[in-house]
Amino acid sequence: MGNMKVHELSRGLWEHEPSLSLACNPLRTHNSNTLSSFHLKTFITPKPTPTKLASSDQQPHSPQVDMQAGAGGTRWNLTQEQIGILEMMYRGGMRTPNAQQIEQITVQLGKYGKIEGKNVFYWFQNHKARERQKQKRNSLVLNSPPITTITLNNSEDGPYKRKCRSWSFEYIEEESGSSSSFKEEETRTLELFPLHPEGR
Amino acid sequence: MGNMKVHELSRGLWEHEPSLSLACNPLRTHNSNTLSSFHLKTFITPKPTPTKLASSDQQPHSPQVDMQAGAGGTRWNLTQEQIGILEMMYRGGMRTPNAQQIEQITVQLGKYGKIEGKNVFYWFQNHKARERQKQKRNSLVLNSPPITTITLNNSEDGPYKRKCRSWSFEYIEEESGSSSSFKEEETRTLELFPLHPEGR
DNA sequence: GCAAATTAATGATTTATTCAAG
DNA sequence: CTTGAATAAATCATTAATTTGC
Repeated sequence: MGNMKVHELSRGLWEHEPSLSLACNPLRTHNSNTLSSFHLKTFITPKPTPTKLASSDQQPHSPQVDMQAGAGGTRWNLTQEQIGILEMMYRGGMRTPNAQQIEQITVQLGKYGKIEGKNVFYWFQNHKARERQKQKRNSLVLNSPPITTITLNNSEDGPYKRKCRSWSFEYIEEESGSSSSFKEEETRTLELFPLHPEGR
Repeated sequence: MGNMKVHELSRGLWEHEPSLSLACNPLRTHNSNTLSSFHLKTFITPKPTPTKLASSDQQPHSPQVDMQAGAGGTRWNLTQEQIGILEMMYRGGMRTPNAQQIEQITVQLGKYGKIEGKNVFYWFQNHKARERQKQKRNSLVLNSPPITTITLNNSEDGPYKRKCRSWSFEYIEEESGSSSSFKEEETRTLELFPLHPEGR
C-alpha cells in the first residue's frame, strides 16, 4: 500500500469556483437576458511557483515569508479568528459565496492572517459537505442497534478493483440514551447504471 | 480519557436555512486578470462587469469587458476544429492538463475560435468522464456480476473505541473468455506538452 | 516530560451527478 | 440527445491532536 504520489503542483487551476447561486433552492434561473458574459480570459494562472518541485533546483524558498500558510506549498491553516468568522457567516446562511463575495471575505479575513480566495471557497465547500455528513450520520443513529453490521454488497462489481478504505466506527459513551455514534462512510452504493436508464 | 474533541466545530445544528438569496446566478462571471502576477492568487477580481446585477442598484460602472463570444451569456460552443484537436490530444493520452498546459492549449485553440481556459478544462473533465461511462457500460453487459458481501459485525461493547481501517478488497477478473475489462489505467504519459512528468 | 506512533481534522483535488441550453 | 457548466460527493494528503513507551 504505500501510496506515494507526490502530487506536485498543478494546483493553480481552480477552475470552477465562481458562479454562485447562493440562493439555492428553486432552480437556477438563467432565463432572461443577463447577457453578461464576462469572458475574462485566464482562469488559471500559470503559477510556476513552488509547491515543492521535487528535484531540480528551485530555490530553497527563502523563508522570509514564513506565514503559516501558503508559501512553500504547504496547505493553509486558517487562524482561529478566521474560522470563527467563517462559521459565523455559515450560520448566517452563506453556503456558496460567489466570486465577489469570496473576494470580499478574503479581504476581510486577510486582516487576521494570510489567506486567499480559494481557501475561502474550499472552506465553504468542505464545511458544507461535512456538516451534511455529520447531520446524516446523526440522524441515522437515533435508532441504531448496539450491534452494527455493515454490509457492503457490491453486486455490480465486474472486473474492477474496488476498494473501501478507512472504515472506522466508534463508540462514544454517551450516557444519555443508547446513542452509539457510528462513524463511517456510509455504505456507498455506487451505481454503475445510471439511475434513469433512459434519459432524463 | 474520554475523547474530548477540542475541535467541535459543530455548533448547534443547522436549521438548514435557505440561506439568503442573493441575486444569484446571473451567469457565470469569472474574472481574473492574469497579468503578471505569478501566483495563483488572483482568483477573481471583483470587477463588476455585471451590467445587470439582478439585485438592487449597484453602480453600473463601466465594464470595459468586451465579452464577445460569450455575449449572450450562453454557453460555449467549441468549433469542430477545436474539438478535433482536443480529441487528438485526448487520444494522445492527455487527461487532466495542468494550468500551464491548459493555458497553452487555449492559446492554440484560440486561433480557431473564441475559447478560454475553463472550456478546455471542462472539456477534458467531461470527455474523460463520459468515455469512462461509455466503457463501463459496455464492459458490464455480459457477465454475471459476482456478488460480494462483506459483513462487518461489530459486537464489541463497552466504551472502547474500536477501529478498523483500511480495508481493501479487490476483484481480480477471472480471465473467462471475453473479459472486456476496461482497465482504468489511463495511460498518462504521453502528454503533448512536456510540462510535468506526472500528474497524479 | 518528550518524541515517535497513531488518530482525528480538514485543506485541496478529483470524480460523479446534475442542470439546462441547443 | 449531446454536452458545456456547476455542484456535490469522494478522495487524497498534510497538519494538529492524542497516545504511548521510555
